[in-house]
Amino acid sequence: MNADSFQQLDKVIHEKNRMAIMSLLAAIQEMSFTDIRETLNMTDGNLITHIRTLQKAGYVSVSKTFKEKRPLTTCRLTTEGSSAFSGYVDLLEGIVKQARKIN
Amino acid sequence: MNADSFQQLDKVIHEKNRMAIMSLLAAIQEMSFTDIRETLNMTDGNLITHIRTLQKAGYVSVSKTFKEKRPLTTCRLTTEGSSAFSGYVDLLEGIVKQARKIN
DNA sequence: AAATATTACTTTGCAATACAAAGTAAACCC
DNA sequence: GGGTTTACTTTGTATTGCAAAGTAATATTT
Repeated sequence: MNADSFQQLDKVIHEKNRMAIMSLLAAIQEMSFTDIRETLNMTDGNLITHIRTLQKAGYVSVSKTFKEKRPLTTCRLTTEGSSAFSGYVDLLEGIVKQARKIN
Repeated sequence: MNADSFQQLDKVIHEKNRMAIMSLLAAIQEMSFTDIRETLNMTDGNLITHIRTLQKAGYVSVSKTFKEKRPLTTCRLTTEGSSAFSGYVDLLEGIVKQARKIN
């Protein structure tokens, strides 16, 4: 077992809600603030803080526009976010495989 | 993508250090406090708090004995901890597979 | 044998974070 | 034009991850 692979897990991605956000955005390119909130059943305040964390890490870009005269905040993965996520998933896969070897 | 599977991830296990501890104990039945500390390069204070969290959750049992006149704290997974861990790994596997489907 | 160091933890204090409740601002409805 | 809804943002708080300092027993050095 490689103990170091756990420490290598990206702290920004390794949080349930942010993992979910990253997975969503990896799957569908871009998504609005409200759609993410509905899809993941998150509160507004919680979501915005996670989005900002991902933004600060450079993993998600946020654009603010208007749709039918209402504000529309759209999120998408950056190139960096995309590769960080796939690196994270690689590590997870290794951890799962390791765990499967046992019993 | 199933958004709910992220929320289902066991909060107690879903922390890097505790994931590592659980993986270790799943692999080798039992391990001493100091061996876990060395293997995972953790500080004493950090390790004890994580062990206690796992203990409170009922996932790890701790026994205190003496070896060569020195205290020896030994940790092992409980049955509950073992099944919680495998449930957690199942979820992770699903998440990884999902992420792999994309690109 | 007194002083110092080491081992094996435990306790304490702090900084960071997750979260929801309350707040804001614009648009829509009656 | 007062109240409601939508789409966020700000603020307050409780929790948690972490290391530094503390404790207590044994071992070593002088």
